[in-house]
This record gives sequence, structure tokens and C-alpha cells, in this order.
Amino acid sequence: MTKVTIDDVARLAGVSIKTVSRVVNQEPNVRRETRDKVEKAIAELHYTPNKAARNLASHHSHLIGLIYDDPSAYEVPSAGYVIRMQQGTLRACRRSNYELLIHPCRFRNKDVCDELTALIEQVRPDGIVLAAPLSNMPRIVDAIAATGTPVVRLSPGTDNGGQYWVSTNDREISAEMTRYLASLGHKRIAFIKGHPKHKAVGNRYLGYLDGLKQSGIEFSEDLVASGDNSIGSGETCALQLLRQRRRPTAIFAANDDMAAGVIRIADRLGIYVPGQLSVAGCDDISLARQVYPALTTINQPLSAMAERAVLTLIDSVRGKQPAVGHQIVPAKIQIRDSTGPAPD
Amino acid sequence: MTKVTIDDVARLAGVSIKTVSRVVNQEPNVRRETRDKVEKAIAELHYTPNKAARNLASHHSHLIGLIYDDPSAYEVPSAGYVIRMQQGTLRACRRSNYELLIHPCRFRNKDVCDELTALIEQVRPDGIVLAAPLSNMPRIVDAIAATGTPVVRLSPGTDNGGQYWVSTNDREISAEMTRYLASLGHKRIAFIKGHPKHKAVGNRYLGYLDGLKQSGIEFSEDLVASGDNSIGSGETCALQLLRQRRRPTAIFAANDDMAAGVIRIADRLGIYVPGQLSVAGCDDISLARQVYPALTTINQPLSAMAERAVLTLIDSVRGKQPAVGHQIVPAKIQIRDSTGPAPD
DNA sequence: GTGAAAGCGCTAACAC
DNA sequence: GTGTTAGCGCTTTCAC
Repeated sequence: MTKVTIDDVARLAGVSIKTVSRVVNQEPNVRRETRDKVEKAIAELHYTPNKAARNLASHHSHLIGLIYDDPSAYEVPSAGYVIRMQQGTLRACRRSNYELLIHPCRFRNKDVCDELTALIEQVRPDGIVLAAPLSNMPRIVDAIAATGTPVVRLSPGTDNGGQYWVSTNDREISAEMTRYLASLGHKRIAFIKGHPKHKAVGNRYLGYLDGLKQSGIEFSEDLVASGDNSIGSGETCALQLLRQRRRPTAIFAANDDMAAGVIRIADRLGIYVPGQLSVAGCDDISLARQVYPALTTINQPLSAMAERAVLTLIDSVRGKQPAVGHQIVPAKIQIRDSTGPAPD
Repeated sequence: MTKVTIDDVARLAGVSIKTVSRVVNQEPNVRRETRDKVEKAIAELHYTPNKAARNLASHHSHLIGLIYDDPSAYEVPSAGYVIRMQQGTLRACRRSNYELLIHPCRFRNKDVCDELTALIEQVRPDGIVLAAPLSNMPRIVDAIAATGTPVVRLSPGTDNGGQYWVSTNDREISAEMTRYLASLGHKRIAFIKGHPKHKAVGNRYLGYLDGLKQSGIEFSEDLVASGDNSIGSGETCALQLLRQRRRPTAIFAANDDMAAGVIRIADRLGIYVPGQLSVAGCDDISLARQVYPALTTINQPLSAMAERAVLTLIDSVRGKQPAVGHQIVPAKIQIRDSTGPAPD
């Protein structure tokens, strides 16, 4: 561990430490040749500024905290969700020379708010990215906001706080998927709702209703089932929907896992997908491509959303603009093999 | 953001800041009643020590860095691998009040060593967990070791450095899997090798050879194929193996993704699994359960290994013992539906 | 047991 | 343009 400090560099370059600091931080007002001299000294000594000292003096940690619901509490498929969020945040962090701290937590814990407050006050990340479904839980959002650290909420579903948030056009794109199914000739299009805690997923149901209306199809209570985002619940809902006398010819599930459950049940019941039943999901997790037939789904731009969140945070730290308002990153429909023309 | 400092606490409690520091750090030599007084003041003011200041003074960051190969460079299934490592490290961090910094990187980049050196010297994590396959790349291991920061290498496959490492019994457990297949009556057991860069995966091949010998089965060149850990390569290898005149009755792949590829091809060729072909994988990623039939595999204790790594690191920081030597966390065979008795 | 003083290595504010 | 002087909020050392 080289113990080179800013003093060593200043001495070697024959300038004051403040000048070294200016060079390191790319501040203006340094003559070209002075800068060169300092840079040469830095290279020669292999100097790297000590972040702890920097943080203490500057009140910036150059750390972004990513807080999300602990996936170990759930079925494993959410791994893809978490990884994609991480990828987006990491991409933005890397570009701005920030590092990423990850902090999964369980929202069911009584003292999760204290835990987060302690984390933030001790580590002092420059900004927090708060993922869904935590991002729509007022007590959590408020606890974080109370620390004064800028927060960006991911897919909060609804604006229930004063913070910046990034979301996708869940409702519109779900309407589009519904219209797409209708355009294939489907009249009986069923929908499987997601976990009620997850507001963004709730918006997909509204989009489904919009899509039906826009396609001139009448809504039917019998064609809606309620799952909890898991594969298992998708199976249960599929059974419920497919055992009706006049069963649906298309099922649109609020996430891919549930859609995978539908495909599994269709297979078991001997219903051919997509010939006799079209199935569509939402999220475009890797499972969507692994399932057979590959799932038509909505490509949720999770990583792009997370990236935007961090860029906003960093801009706000740099004083360019405060982190308020919101931004929408549009999703796209990904047509694969699980959907096709309605039978007869 | 409460700007309560140690001075405020000291003033309220009527003691010196050093005493407050002692209480906060749970040091001995504080009288019971003094401690109580201080703790009361801390609670009253909602004091949380500033980590930056602490780090600067103590030369400890209370941060662990997890460095692994950037999964975005590969097929998505490795998400499960990454998540499980993260879970293990997080568990250990949480217990010891450390936070986790994640830093995926691409080992193909020319300047990856500089990148890691800069990361470490700037952030000064108290320890580094280095995942496979980075953990068996000398230039990377050496660059990190040169910073003087304790490193624990995960599944390095072989001990090519002086650092501590944690691995699993890849070779032994692969031999056991091979014997298990033999015990089901299989005589023609094929093996699909993994990516040559990944040493730990290489040990599985050695275990396969051991297992054959222990079961009294003669090795045949024709029954070995070489993949690169991806599903696609599993498919290619499966085609190669199953198109032979005397095709194998069992295929053991060095990871689950390749095993999934085998199942897919068997399905396409109309070969019934497990009736006509037994398939076994290795890693126990979530894919293993999603595939149909569910995959018999080796449960790699990734998360337990990562947890051990961090505990070792933290012990070494606390001076209990230096991080040298190694530790083996045993794997277990997970029998599911893709393996069965050999045909006729 | 407890406290006073001296930094840790930087940046901020202001002087030159 | 560049340097000087103070801290940032803790821990360490060592005295009492």
C-alpha cells in the first residue's frame, strides 16, 4: 500500500498542496505547465487521493447507495431484476467515478427504517436509488428523505412524495399489448394481476382495461385473476381461467413469472401455445427466453431506468439541478413465439 | 440530516469525546454508569458517528469490496451466480456492521488492473473478495495483493498465490456424481467440460475421471465434449455426443446452463429424459429447477463460501489471524428428475 | 477509568 | 494563478 499523500506530490512538484488538489479535481485556474508538473509528480509517485480524507473535507462520499427489497426472501427469478438494476446504476457510477454500495433489506422488518437511517448517516452516500416496491412505501421513503440525502425512486407507480422518480410507461404499453392481442383476433383476453404492494404492476391492469376499451372489447370479470408475481400463482390463476366453459384465447400476465406459470399449466392441460392459447408476459426477464415457447413480453427498461436515476442523482450533487420531478423511460413490446392468431 | 457530532454528545453527557468514542466502539475501561450516561446522550441526540471521519482517523473503511467478472458480458443466467455470492457476502457484512461495495469488471480490458488498483487505493476497503474466474488470474490477483489489502479468493481452482482462498470440493463431489450415475446402471457416461479459464470447473472433469475409475468404467475419448459454460455450447456438445452410433445414456455437464442445453437438444431429438438419457448439471442455479424435467445437479455452496470469505477478511482486519491458508465448503448432490436408471 | 492534544489527508475560504 | 490557514469529526497516544 503506497502511503503517498498530497504533501509528497506537492513537494516533488514544487507547488502547494492546494495546487495539487486543483489538478486532481480538475479545477480551472491552473497554468498548463504547472498542471503538467503536478501530473508528472503524481504519475511518478503513483499517487491516489485518499477518499476518506476527501469525503471528510468535502462532505461528498462519491458513493451511491442502491436499496432494494432482499431477493433472498422470494423465489430466485427476481435475481435478473436485481442484476439489471445493478447494471444500470453501475454504468452511470462508472462514468462519473462513483462507486456503488448495495443494501438489500426486508421491508417487513420492524426496524428497517432505523437500519436505513443508520446506513445513510454513517456511510453518507451522495445519493440513494430506491427500488420498487420499497419506492412506494411512504414510511421508507420518508425515513430516507428525512436524512436529507437525495433519493430517486424507481417505478414508484404513483407520486406520493416530493422526490424525483423514474418510471416506465406501464399503463400505456400494457394497453398496447392488449391492442396487439386484439389485433390478432382475440376477443376473450384474460389478465392476471400482480402483487397488490407493487403499484407499478397495478398500472398494468389499468393499461389492460384501456386496451380492451380501445379495441372495442367488453370487459368481463371472469377473465381477471389475481396472482402475487410468483410462478406458482401464475399456475393457480391459469387453472382458474382455463377451466371455464368459455375459456380465454389469450392470457396477459402482469409479469413474466406468472406468464411462465400459465405456459406450464397450458402444457399440462394439453392446450397448445400459441395455436390454442396466446400468452403474454411483462418484464422481459431471462426466463422469458428460456421458456418454451419463448415468451412475448414487455421489455421493461430496468437498467436504463436505474442508469437515469443515478445520473439525476449525480447531477443534483453537482448542483446542476435538484432531484425533483420525474422521468419516463418507455418500454417496448417484445414479440416472440407465445402469441399468435386467435383460433378459428 | 442531523449534524450531531461526537462533541455534542460529550458535552451533553459531561464527559470527554474520548470517552464517547470508547462507548461507541465498545472498548473496555469505561465505568458502567459513565457508559449509561453516554448512551443516554447518544439516544437523545440521535447521534451516529460519521464514517468518513472515522475511516480517516482509524484507517479502516468498514467496507468490503466484492469484485467479479461483469455478467453483462455474458448470457443472463449468471445473474443467479452473482446474486448468491452477493447474498453470502452481505450476510457476513451485516453481522459485522460492514457495508458492501460491488465492482464488476471485465477481465479482458487492458487496464483492468489499474482500475482495480485505483478503486482500492481510493476507497480503501478493509478487504476484497475476488470471485472466480478472476480469482485464478495471476495478474489480477497480484495487482490487488500489491495494494496490501487483504484478499480472499473464491474458487480459484488452484493455489497460485499466497492469499487465503475458499473453495468447494469440486473434484470429490463430481466423482460422487459420476459414481451416482454409474450406480443407476449407466455405462456410457459422457462429460461436457466447461470454460478453460475457469479452473474450478476444470476440477470437475478430474472428478469425473476419478468417478469413472472408482466405478470400474473405462474412459472413452468419444464421451467428452468441450463447452464454454453457455447454454448454446451445451446444445452444440449435446448434438455432438448424441449423434454417435453408440450414444451415451447419461451426460454430466460441468455447469447447469450447459446441462439445460443438453435437455433442450434431447427434447428436440425426441430422446426422453430421464427414460432414455439421464442429464446432470453442476451449480444448482435457479434454472435447474425451472428446466423440465428439473435438473439433478450439484449444489454449489456459493453463498456459504462467500460468507466464509468475508468472515475471514473481517477476522484478519480485527487482527485475530492473517488471511492465509484456505477453507473448503463441501457441496451436496441434489437429485431431481433428470436422472434415472439406465435404459434396458 | 478518563481526558488533552495531536493528527489522519484532504478541501474550503480567502489572501496574495 | 497560487499559497496559507483552518478545519472536516473522528481515533490514537499518552498523560493523569
